[in-house]
Amino acid sequence: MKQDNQNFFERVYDVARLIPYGRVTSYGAIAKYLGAARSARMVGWAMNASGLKEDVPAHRVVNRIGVLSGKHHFQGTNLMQQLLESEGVEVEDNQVMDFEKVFWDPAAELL
DNA sequence: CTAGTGACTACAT
DNA sequence: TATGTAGCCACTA
Repeated sequence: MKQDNQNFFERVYDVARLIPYGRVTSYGAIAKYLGAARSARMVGWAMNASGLKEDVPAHRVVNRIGVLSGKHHFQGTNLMQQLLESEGVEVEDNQVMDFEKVFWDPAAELL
């Protein structure tokens, strides 16, 4: 079915919306939860498209080491960091502090 | 159809 | 430990 792609994107958005307040997750974690652990790039691609969605907190999605790799894709220069700090997530030098503590794994928390 | 790129990750050197 | 290369899938030229 050609609409599978749409489904994949929708699933990514759904998981992103499920990220609790003050928590962050990684592209790979979402990809793994979706059954496409080796398609973390697709999650990033979906996030790029998520800019069209208001309900998708893409700022809560970072790479596996907690670096705001996608901060450049947000408006302004520190919007992503500002949003995270606004939720109580400490960010320094484009990197999430205490990443292990704020990390939220859908494959582990939701399962 | 081939080649290049990208909000990633894992393995290899 | 740090740097480089490969795999991954979708999109664009």
